[in-house]
Amino acid sequence: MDKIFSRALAPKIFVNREVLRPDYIPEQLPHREEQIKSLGMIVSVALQGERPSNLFIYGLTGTGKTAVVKYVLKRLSDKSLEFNRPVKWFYINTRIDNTSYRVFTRIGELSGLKLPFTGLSTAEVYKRVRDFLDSEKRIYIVVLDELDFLARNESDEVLYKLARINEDLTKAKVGIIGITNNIRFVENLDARVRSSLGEEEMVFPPYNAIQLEDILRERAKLAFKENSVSEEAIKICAALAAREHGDARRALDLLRIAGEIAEREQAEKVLEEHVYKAYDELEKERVIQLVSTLPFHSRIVLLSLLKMESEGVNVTTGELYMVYREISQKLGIDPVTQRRVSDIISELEALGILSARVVNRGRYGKTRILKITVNPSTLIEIFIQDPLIRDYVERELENLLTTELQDSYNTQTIDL
DNA sequence: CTTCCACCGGAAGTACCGGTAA
DNA sequence: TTACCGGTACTTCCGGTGGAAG
Repeated sequence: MDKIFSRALAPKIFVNREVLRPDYIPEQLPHREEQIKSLGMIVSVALQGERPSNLFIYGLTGTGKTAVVKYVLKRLSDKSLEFNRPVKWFYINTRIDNTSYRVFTRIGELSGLKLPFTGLSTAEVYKRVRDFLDSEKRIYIVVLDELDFLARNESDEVLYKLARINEDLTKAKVGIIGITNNIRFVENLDARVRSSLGEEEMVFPPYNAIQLEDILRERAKLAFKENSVSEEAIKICAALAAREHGDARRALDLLRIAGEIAEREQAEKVLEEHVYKAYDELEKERVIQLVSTLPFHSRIVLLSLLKMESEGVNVTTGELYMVYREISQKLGIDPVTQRRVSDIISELEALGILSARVVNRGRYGKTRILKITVNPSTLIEIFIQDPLIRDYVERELENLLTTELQDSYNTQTIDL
């Protein structure tokens, strides 16, 4: 124990792992200069006592939307204090505060208003918050992050009320910034809301591998001891994350986990191998998450494919369906139709669990050739947990339960 | 050039479930 | 408490298709 604890007290690699966490806002945001500038221009009018234009921000996960907004608004409010032109901003994540009631209570809470957490109607909460905000001449900026997590009618209600709140205010003014991952989100928004909130728009493009490298290097300086991350490790983190739509959050996760693995192994340095291990770990988590929420028949389809692959053949839809029926019968379940299985295959493909390549074999028809693209041993682990499937797996797939497959599926090295 | 395989994938409809408004 | 709504999982029916074989 003593050894373990003293090791924890004297970490060999990390200085501060917090800077690799997704909610950390760094002092530098590489490759977002442009967005910072235009957001800065939009909100700067607040310093003159004007309401900034309402704004919608789009961009995939890990493109720095939240970071840029927090970064700019933090500096704005600092500046406003300096010049005694009070600007206050509220950050609200609608994944957590996912009803209009909670959004308004949160605004109240953040502005220092005491509210009973229950017993009031939404309208009453709105009224109290509004009056409280209006008690002073001030500019407020409300940031609503992950808007797509609000239910459709909820988002209409919140945004509509917020958009019109200025009509009821005499002293204060409120500007709104809405952030969403989903470009289509705005399409199915109430038309009135859309027009009043979409005064300005910004799009955050994904990062490419080189930009990700810069971001990682910047953070690695703060997170790790000097010279304890190899250049290759960073490059691979960036390349792996760039491969999936340039998600900086993912790149940072990879680097953090790789660091933790390196630390656990008591290595001197974070190396390529640690990144690959981290990748496998994250990938495994993802697969478990995905497969465990899959509908029952989808799992059986996957199980069928697994069985066939273990027998080593090119699997087509038709053959898969045969095996699927066979397994269903053994398990005593009603099979679904081939049409449905065809859709299930497409769904699994979209989730990245398998690949389906359409081939034309002329006289012998047109079909899809199926391949599992995740580690089969992870799948088996999951299937073993399922009481209905478990027996079957133990009986029919015992050859897969051995370790022979385990290592043959490691991440293929990527070409830098 | 035609045929024809083994599917693909669109359209429309049913059954069921969980959540919400009345 | 109940009627209603929207989403998901699934059917049934069927027209469409690229290219090897004839």
